[in-house]
Amino acid sequence: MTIRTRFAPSPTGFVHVGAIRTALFSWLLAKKDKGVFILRIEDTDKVREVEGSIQQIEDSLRWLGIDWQEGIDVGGPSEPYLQSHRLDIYKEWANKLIASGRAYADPYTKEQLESFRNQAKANKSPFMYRDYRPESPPVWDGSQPLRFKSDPKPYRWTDAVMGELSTGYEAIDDFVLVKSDGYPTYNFCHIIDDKIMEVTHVLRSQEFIASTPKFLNLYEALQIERPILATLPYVMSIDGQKKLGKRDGAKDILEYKKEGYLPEAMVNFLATLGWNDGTEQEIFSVAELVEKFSLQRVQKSPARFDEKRLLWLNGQWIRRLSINDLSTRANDFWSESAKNSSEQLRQQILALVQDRLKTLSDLPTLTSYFFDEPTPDWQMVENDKQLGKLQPAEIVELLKQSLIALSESGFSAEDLQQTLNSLLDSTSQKPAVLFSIIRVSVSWSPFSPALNETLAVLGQNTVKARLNLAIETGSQKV
RNA sequence: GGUCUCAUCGUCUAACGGUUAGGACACCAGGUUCUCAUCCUGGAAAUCCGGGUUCGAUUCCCGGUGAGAUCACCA
Repeated sequence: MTIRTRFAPSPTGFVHVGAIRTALFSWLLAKKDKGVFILRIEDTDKVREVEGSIQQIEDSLRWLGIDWQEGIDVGGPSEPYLQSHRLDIYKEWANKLIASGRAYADPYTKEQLESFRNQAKANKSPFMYRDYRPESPPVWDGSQPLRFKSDPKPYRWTDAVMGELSTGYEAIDDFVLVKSDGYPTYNFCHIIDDKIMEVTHVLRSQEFIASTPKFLNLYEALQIERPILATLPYVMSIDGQKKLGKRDGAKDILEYKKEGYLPEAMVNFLATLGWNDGTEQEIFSVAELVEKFSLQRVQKSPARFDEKRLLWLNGQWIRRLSINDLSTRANDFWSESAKNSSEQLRQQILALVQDRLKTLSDLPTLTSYFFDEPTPDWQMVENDKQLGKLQPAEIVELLKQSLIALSESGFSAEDLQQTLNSLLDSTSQKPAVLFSIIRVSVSWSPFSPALNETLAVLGQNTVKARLNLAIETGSQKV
């Protein structure tokens, strides 16, 4: 039997990076086995539902290349994949539990429940609903919550990641199966759906360990064989010691797309957050991950979301792109004037700045002077360690000589390097001085790619015009 | 408070019970005709504490400590 996994988010807002990692691991596990990855939407909490979430979930997964073979949108043998459309199924299973005496209507009001809780609190003992289990509950008419009649006992089970886990009977209580609004709870319906959808491996984050005994108890009552359980360690917040959650800085995964991160980098990063293949390899393609992933090598301890590492990986992946590919991906990030320029020019520039990009959104600031005329700022010259020592007159003289030499240059990158080298000879200047002054004069930017290549892409006319402007404004300083 | 989980450089991590405890990010220094970046070289940096078991413990066991999670008509 092949592996079948699922990602089952609730549509309560954007998908954050921690949740996506769970999806990614589930997907990798299924892909490795040429199995099936299911996307199911758990929309049983109508109060918290946020409109547009489902679209956002799909967009997030698609951006990373995580595809689903069954689920919303694509359908499949266990349709529908939206839990709110499966209420009849849950009701059927609920009735089975009632018939077998394992579920009963909760007769208490919320106020009564609250007072039970306070009582327990006053006694400094944990609140257990089962301590207040009604002796002769009313017939369930759907208006009361339906509760599970639990059979508390200690459990010991094997988790594919954490190994042997155990809990005492305190972990099991009479939890709600169906809410008074008619919707089932997660605790109940995920078990039914996983069974019907023949899910073989359930991967979820560590916070579910505490409720696993409840599930085990329910599996028994329903006579459902449980799938393999795998608990993933938390993704911790960037700065703190908390599990990463929306409240403390977990970002929408699509935020990273907007910020110019590559999906390859994000997948690489998330996959190696709590997993490694045991070698010293750091960069993994999706294909390699699919091939190498295994639950046995998933870490038990939580991992912090280190954005610096993500940034480094992004740079690594940007450098691995062909210029054509990079160009396609960069489309949304160019400045307006860059967008109006030719594709050819943009590609030439990309070739120069590829090594300098950490994210695609660095593009506009890194390349502005190629597309827009920069404003001379002599403060830059004065603040420069080398140039600051020179008199304005000397600088203007150097610029004039440079203008003459460059006017006669062939303007290929190679020609320009020769021109610049002979200019070093004729002016008896160090590169630190001569190259700096030319670079600043044509870019008015704190940094740029290699001078000869920058000049070549700018073109002879632009270079001459900018040098002239620099000479003009520089002369006023003399 | 009850229950549960985890513990190697600042961070992510590697190490059949035998290693000078390895790699990567970040940081620092040097190199690559100017800057920024890439790339290369080098540097500093860790086994939470205490007991066992063992010839030998980062590794196995126990106890602390620390951190985190969970105790909903949320998922």
